[in-house]
Amino acid sequence: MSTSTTDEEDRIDAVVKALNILEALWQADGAGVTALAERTGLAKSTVHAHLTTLRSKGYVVQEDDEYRLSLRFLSFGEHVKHAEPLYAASETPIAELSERVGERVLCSTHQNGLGTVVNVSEGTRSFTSDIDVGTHTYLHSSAGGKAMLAHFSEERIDRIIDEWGLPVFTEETIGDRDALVDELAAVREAGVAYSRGEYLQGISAIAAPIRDTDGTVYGAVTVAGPDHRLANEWEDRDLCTQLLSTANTIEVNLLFS
Amino acid sequence: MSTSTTDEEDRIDAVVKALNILEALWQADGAGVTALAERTGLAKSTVHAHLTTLRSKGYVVQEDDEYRLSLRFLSFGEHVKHAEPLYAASETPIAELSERVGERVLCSTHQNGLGTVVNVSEGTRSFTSDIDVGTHTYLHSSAGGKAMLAHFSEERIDRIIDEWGLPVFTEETIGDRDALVDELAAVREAGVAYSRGEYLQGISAIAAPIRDTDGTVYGAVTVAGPDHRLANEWEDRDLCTQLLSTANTIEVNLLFS
DNA sequence: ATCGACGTTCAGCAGAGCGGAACGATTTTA
DNA sequence: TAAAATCGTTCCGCTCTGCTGAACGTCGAT
Repeated sequence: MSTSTTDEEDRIDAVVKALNILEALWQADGAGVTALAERTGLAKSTVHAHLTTLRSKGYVVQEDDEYRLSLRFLSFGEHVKHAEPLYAASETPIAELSERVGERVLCSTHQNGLGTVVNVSEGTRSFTSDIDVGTHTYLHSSAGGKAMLAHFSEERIDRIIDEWGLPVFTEETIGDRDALVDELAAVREAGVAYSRGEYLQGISAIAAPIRDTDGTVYGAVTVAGPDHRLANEWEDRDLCTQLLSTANTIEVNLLFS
Repeated sequence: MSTSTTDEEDRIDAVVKALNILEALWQADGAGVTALAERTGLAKSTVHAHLTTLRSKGYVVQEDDEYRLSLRFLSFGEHVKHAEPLYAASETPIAELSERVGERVLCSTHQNGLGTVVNVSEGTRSFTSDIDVGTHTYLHSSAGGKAMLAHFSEERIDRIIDEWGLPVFTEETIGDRDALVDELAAVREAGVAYSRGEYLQGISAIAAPIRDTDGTVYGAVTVAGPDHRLANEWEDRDLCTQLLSTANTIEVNLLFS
């Protein structure tokens, strides 16, 4: 996932630099001053000053000759997770769905034109993947993202495309604006969105939007699994029905929170 | 929990200010510019500039006339959680223990002289509390913290007391250095640490340290519950045995990770 | 219609943050 | 064993950036 917006409205340089260092530290899973300086394009002394600051505030720890993100981020992470209504509302429903269909079920939402996975329930047949709670995704290249996008206004979709573009990940990824608009119309028609390897080769998914009565889009539920299993099953009306039922349950849960 | 160290080695002002704003935003669970300016003691325009920066980098979102932490922190949170070996190593053992004893079981570790809850497993009789994954705790005022402290060197204990002090939360909290040293000797003797309402009134806990063969302290397992249940049970050798067995299982798991 | 509270914008000055070079300490190569 | 490379850290001066206080525009409440 891209680590910085294309927006040049960044105002405070020092803060942007500190955040870039944190992001680099996150991607590298711990690193030394020199490595971070290369990765961020800053002078070693600058990186050092930032790391000292971050360490004294407890956001970074220094051990085994490298700096790492500290457990303080755990507080923030848990905080935003529980502050997100979808988290509690989806917990039980997606657990039931994943048990029933045996595949991995995800619940995601959107923020700043990107998707974020809020909750995951593993199925008995779950595959390994790097998609987990907290993972950011582009909205155009995943089933859940398309399920959400389909119910946005056209201007909003344009703004998102302007900001994030339509990066292509596999041969199946929709990289063209007009093709995407057509696809979204089909999604609205069908009520669910499909992805056959549009983000990860060999992985298919079906997703349903989670919406309010007034049309506000809160998120999406996604069932994901290997092509060969899901591609056969999604002809199956039953999977769609269960998926929509789960989405509806979450919608109802959201009303009482 | 205190939001800033007593250490005055902070180097980059702008970053410190940005972090203070994030912390204020976290504590307030979303707030406006004016409220944040009051809380942090900065000028409104300064807060605004920082929020603009943080928003453009995607760390903060603006909705319903207030700013909130964004879901980006979810990535960081999950990252540090999975990077912490204790998380995976404790998952199964504490689930089994909480099922057996019916109380809440926590696994915590230490960083910068503070404790952090890494994993929690609810028991059937779990009480509600504000202690959750990611919660920071002082080491002197909790069972888990004392279990860890007891196996630190005396100089290290002194350094921690110097940095964080011995704040008193209830009538039972140990606020005196010498009393703490005596207590820690008793903990070493017993192999487990007790807390009877030393942090939260009415809540007792028993904890065992998680250590390496060379004595390195990785963390602690804690069983927590209401006074009236645990106070009776901890005479019971059986609870201690199960606790120590769980701690040992985690220690073994750590060796194979 | 008036007032108050809020988020936002503006401009100028003080001082803070940045980079380049140098320093010790440690490890790797010859 | 000595030399050379690499790393983290420190220092210093210059430029430019971040900070503040005041002013502006907008919304809601009175």
